[in-house]
Amino acid sequence: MNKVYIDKLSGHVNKEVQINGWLYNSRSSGKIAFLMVRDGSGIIQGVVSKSDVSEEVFTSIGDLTQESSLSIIGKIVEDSRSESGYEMHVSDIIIHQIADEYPISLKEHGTSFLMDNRHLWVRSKKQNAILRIRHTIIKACRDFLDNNDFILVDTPIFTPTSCEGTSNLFETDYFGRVAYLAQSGQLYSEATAVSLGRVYCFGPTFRAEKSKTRRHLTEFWMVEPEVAYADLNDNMELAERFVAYIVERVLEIRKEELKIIDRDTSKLENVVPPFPRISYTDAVEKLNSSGHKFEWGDDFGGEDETVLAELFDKPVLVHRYPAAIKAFYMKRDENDEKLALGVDMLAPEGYGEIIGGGQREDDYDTILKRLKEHKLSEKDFKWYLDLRRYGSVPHSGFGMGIERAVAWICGLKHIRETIPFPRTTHRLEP
RNA sequence: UCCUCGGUAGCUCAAUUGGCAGAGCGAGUGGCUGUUAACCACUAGGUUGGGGGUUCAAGUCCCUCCCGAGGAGCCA
Repeated sequence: MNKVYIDKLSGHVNKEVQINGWLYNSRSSGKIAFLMVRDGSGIIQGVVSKSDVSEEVFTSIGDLTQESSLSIIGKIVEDSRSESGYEMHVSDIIIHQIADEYPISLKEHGTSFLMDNRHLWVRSKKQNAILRIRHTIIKACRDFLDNNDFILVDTPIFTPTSCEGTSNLFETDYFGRVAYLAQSGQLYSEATAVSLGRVYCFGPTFRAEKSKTRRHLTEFWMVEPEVAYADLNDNMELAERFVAYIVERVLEIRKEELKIIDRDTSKLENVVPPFPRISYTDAVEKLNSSGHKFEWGDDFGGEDETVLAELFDKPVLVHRYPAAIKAFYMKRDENDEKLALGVDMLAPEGYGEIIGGGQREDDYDTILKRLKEHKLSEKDFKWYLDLRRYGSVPHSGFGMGIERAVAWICGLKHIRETIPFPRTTHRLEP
C-alpha cells in the first residue's frame, strides 16, 4: 500500500493510499463515522460507511479515543464538504494503540495546564503551526548567512567567566571549578571572525535573571553574526537585510501556518529595507514630545520600547546609546565619548528588542581601560585582549533572539509558545 | 527580590449578605448514514491548594505556608 503524507494528497486523488497518524477528533452517526486523522503534516477527514468496511472494523471505531494511533486505508476523493477539500473513503483501519483518556480536549484550556502538558500540547494545530514557522525562521537565518559567505563557528556553552560581567549566570561545577553557562557567543565569535572574516554562532543561551515577563526565558536560542572590517553602519545594514529576508521567507513558505494562528500578515509585508534609523538621543526626544516622560541616560523599559516602536510601521534601529548603560566592549563614538556605537532593533507591535549589537572596541589600551572601569579581571580576558594585539581591525556584530523573533512574526502574546519546551523562572518541566 | 491577581469535578468556569457543592466540555451507556469543537437522552465524577483560627454554620471572613499568572528590575 502506498503510504502518503496528508500535505501531499493532491497527487493521489482517486487512488488508494495509506495514511499513518493519530485520531484528532471523531464524529459518528450510527452508520457513518467521520475520523479526523492528523499525521504531522496536516489533517484529513476519513469517512467510514458501515456498508464499506467489515463489521469488525466498524465496531472498532467505537473504541477509538482522541490521539489513538492508527492507519487508515482508502481512496482519496475531492469533496467540498470536507474542510481541507479532500477526504478519504476508508476501506480499512489498523489500530496501533488505543490512547488513554487524553487530557487536552478541543475546548478551552488555561495556559498553566497546557504548559504542564507541553509534551502533548505540541500536537495541537496552532502549536504545530508555530513550530513550523520557528523552523522556517531558523532555516532562513542560516540560509541568509550561508548565502552571504558567513561561516558557522560554534562557540562554547561552558565558559570560565561571564561575557559582560553584568547578568546573573547559571553556575555549574566543572571538576571542582566554577563554570558558567554561556550568555552569548560573541567574544568567541570576535576571535573566529579574525580567522574567517565573516562568521556566526547559533546556539542556546542562558540567563539566570529571575525575569517574570512575557518576553523572557532562562534558556533561549540566539544567532550572532560577527564581521571583521565592519563599522556600525555596515552592522545596521546587515541587520535589516537579515530581518527582512527572514520575514520574506516566512511569508512565502508559511502562508497556511500564519492563517492557522490568525496572524495579520499586512504588517509583516511592510518589513522591507530600509528600516528607520534613529539615535538614542532623538528617541528620547520623541518619547518626551509624544507625552511619555523619559530621562536621557536611562535604559528603555518595555513600555518605552513599545511607545517608540509604535511611531514606525516597521522595525526601527536605535543607535548610539549612552556608554554608561552598555557593555564594556562597545566602541565609543569618536564625535561624542559619552555615546557607545551600539544598536538595538525594536520590533513593531510591542514586541520590543529582537536584536542587540554594535561596533566593538578594537584599541588595546582603550579596552583595557574599560575592563578596569567595569571591575573585570584582566587575567580572565587575556585571550580577548590578545585580539587587540594581533591584527586588530574595526569589527561589528549583533545577536538576534530566535524566540523573540518568532513571537513577533507569529504575533504571539507570550514567548513561551515559541519554543518547544520553555524554561522560565518557575518552570523546568516537562 | 518587589507589586498585583488567582488556586472549586479530568478541563473551563459558576456559587447572591457566611446558610443544601453547580453547569458546559471530557469520560461511560444508549440512539442517529454527511458530521465540521456534530447532536439527543441517561450515568458516574468533589478532603473547594495545605495547615491553623473565628462562627450555630466557611468555597466565602482572618492568619500562615505552598503553587501559578501578569507586571517591575535585567535583557535577546
